[in-house]
Amino acid sequence: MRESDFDLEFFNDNGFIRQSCPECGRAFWSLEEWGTCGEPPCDEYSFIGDPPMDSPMDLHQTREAFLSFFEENGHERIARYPIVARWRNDVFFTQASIYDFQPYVIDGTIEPPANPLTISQTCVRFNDIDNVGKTGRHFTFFEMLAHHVFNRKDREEIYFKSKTAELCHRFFTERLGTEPGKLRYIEEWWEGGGNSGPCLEVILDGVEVATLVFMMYRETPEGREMMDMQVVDTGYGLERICWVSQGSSSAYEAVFGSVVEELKGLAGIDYDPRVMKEYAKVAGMTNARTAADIRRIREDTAARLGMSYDELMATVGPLEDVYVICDHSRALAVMLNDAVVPSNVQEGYFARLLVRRALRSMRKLGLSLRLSEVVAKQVDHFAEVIPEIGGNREDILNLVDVEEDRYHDTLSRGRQLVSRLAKDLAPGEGIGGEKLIELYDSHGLNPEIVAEFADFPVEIPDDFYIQVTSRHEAAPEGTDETSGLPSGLPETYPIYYEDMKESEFDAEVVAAIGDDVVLDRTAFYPEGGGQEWDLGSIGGLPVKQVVKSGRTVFHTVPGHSFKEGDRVRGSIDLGRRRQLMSHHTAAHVINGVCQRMFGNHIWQAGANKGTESARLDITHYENFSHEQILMIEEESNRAVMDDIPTVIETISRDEAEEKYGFRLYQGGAVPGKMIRVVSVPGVDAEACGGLHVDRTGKIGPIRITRSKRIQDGVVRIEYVSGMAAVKAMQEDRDAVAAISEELNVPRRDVKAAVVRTRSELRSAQKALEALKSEMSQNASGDLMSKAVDVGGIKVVCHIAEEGEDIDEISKTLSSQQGVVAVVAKAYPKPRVLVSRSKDVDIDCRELLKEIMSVVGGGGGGKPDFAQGGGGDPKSVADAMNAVSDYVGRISK
RNA sequence: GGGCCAAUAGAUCAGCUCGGAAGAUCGCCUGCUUUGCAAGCAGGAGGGCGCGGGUUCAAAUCCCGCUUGGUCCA
Repeated sequence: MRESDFDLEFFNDNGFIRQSCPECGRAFWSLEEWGTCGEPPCDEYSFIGDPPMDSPMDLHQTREAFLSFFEENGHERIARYPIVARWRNDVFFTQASIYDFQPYVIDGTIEPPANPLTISQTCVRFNDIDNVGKTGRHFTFFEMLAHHVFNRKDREEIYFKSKTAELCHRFFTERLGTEPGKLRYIEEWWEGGGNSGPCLEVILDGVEVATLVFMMYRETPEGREMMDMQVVDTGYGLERICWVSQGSSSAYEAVFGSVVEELKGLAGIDYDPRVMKEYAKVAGMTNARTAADIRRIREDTAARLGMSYDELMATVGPLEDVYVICDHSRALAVMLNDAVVPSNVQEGYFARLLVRRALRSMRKLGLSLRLSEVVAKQVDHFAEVIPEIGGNREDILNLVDVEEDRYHDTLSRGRQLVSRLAKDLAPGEGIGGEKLIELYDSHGLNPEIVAEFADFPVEIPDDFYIQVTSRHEAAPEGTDETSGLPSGLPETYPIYYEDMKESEFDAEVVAAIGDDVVLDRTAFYPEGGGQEWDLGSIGGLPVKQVVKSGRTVFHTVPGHSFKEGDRVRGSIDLGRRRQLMSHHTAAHVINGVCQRMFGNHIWQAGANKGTESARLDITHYENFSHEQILMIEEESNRAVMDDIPTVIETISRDEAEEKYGFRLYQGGAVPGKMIRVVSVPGVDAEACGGLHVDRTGKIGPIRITRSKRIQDGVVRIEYVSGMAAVKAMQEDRDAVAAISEELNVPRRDVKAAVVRTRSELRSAQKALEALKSEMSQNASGDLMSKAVDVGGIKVVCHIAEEGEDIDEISKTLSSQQGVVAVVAKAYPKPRVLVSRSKDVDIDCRELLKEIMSVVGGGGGGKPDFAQGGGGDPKSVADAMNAVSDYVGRISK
């Protein structure tokens, strides 16, 4: 960072003074002379109760003031991007407006939708979630107001640092009526996502209202390089500005206005706004990171107000819960609208986290509402700025209800778990650290809930959550797999996009690497979009595999001897192609049908289309019932019978997004400026590189073979279509025919016959068991008559034949009086059971040990029953002959 | 994507530390008692211990892999 980075014309020409903060040492610019930089902890909030703007604005007014100001100043207003960053695969959520343009706009691949532009981007961030509700200014969901400029090296500069600062300054002073001298611009350096550049933090009355970033450099291992694109990346906090304009005691009061009031009413909270005002000031000074930080904020606030810590918490605690509920319900409304399905993995987990935290706060307040009722208020509040959210209302609220029910299930499981814990505790004994961490980490029960459920002492360590975090430290990174295919080869012209029914083609070999052949043009569809590659032959040799790397197609032709420049004839297996196309178009149809049937949260999570069968994974909160599967099947086949012509067009990314929205990216991020869009009008439209039939009628019959929940929040639909569906139907028919023939019953009675046969089998097995048991009884009767008397003990020895149940015999013998029974079998492996009546005082283990010392092998057991085995089968008889002697010896 | 916990009768769970003939409670069935109900008494049925390997004479129990569910973290 150099001083010259901030030597802006706008500052110099307008009398700004460069000053240095004695507290933090940072340089800043302002029209007025200030002692310090103005940002906490060097200064504290001074706008509370004394807003530095013309008039208080609500959230919508603030947003509109910003966007219209920048529109009037030559910027085009563009619509927000979804909160789930599906056009990127490196992050889950949109965390800043610049995310919308990474990576393809920033790297110059595609044009920005407008330039310069202004936007209010919905964002979520979870790193400060613990501060939400407590600091007065942290949110999980927020809107970032921004104006962006993308200056390309090869074009005239639109504007950069000086004009950015000027526009910012004019927005606050001209549009909002802020006194010019109040604004301070702190010099800072910004780094993120491999880029960097100078930035200005804009401070007003103690709060950072905007950051103006000038993205200019790329950080590489070799050092810092100038980028080809110089980007104005600004971020104005919508909630912050709204708050400052109202001068209310916390940002939550300003942002959530009516919802806060309603919840306060329902929870019966009555409080002194003075408390929250001081609290916000102190909180603003501290960067709360741990429970201890939060505690310090509270202690300082209490001291300032001359109240005790407990008194303060009695006032502030319930309010904090109200704020948490407001924040989380708002974040949920937008996340669920943008098709996040709550689950235990990936982006879904964050939705679950919000639901559970919100419910915990509602529980603390004793609110008897359902969370969906609060979310409904947020949906309604956003209806005027997020056009589609009204239409998704029902879907959103349903997802919240499902998730709330899940949490109640977790709690009731937890309640049982905790009460079972009590069994192992001594009276007065409690649980602490380790056990609490396990309950939280493995069972989702936070210590407060455990304490509530427990009727024994629960000791919660101060650093509880730190201990939990330390359990999750440092998992090794997975290795990136590289394709291993050479790059830099010429593009292959795709004949398959031109004419999908062309099976024969002539081409020239442009490269031959090992078994791989690259042609100048090909009709072979390479693997892509979950669709398997085409098979066929090149120059009469079979093609094993076809893959694409960049824009080059590699054909694996084992044993070929082609050279660069050879003319070859290629031929593809059109039957296979046809089946793959049927499965692929069917996937789009099923996906579209499910979206319409179950709601906007249905999204493709993966797909695979082979020749035998295909599957489509979609986001949904529970597995489908049999009835639902029938419905999906019927609707999908209806779309087939409607024989809708499919439309395939290659259009610019901006136009495609404009026309079809972000639903396009069902298959994930798609690179490039031009996008191939496959649409089945009225059913589905997706960015897709696959091959499709030209009318839905050509898909043929669609059969859903089964559905399966493959992970929380994702359901796999397995299906077949076209000839594969016909084959599957034939197989089913044959299977039923085979069963009906085997059981000799007509088709319609097959099920009843199977049920009957099974139950007959079962009772036959039972009868057999009873019979065996009876035989054992009889056998033991015979054996008793042959018992040898040793010192008053009846000793019974028996070597069982094949088919005799030695366990049963042994048990029967020793259930009589004064008996020691040794029952053995020799083959295939020796096994010896020694048992005795309760009234005999002999240790069976000792007797067994004697026997096994002859047989070899080992054994053990309890005094009244011991068993062993192994050793030499031939010696069993010898050992058994000596049993009486052993008994005589032991019983002495 | 990673960590942790769990899977035993129709349901809820014990048993696993330390390997040795599978248990409790509720529910179910039969009979008795009661005007009837709730209940009480007596008896009974119900289990491939998630799946697959391994160790062992012997595995619900120990080891490895998988499946399913739960949960925390990114």
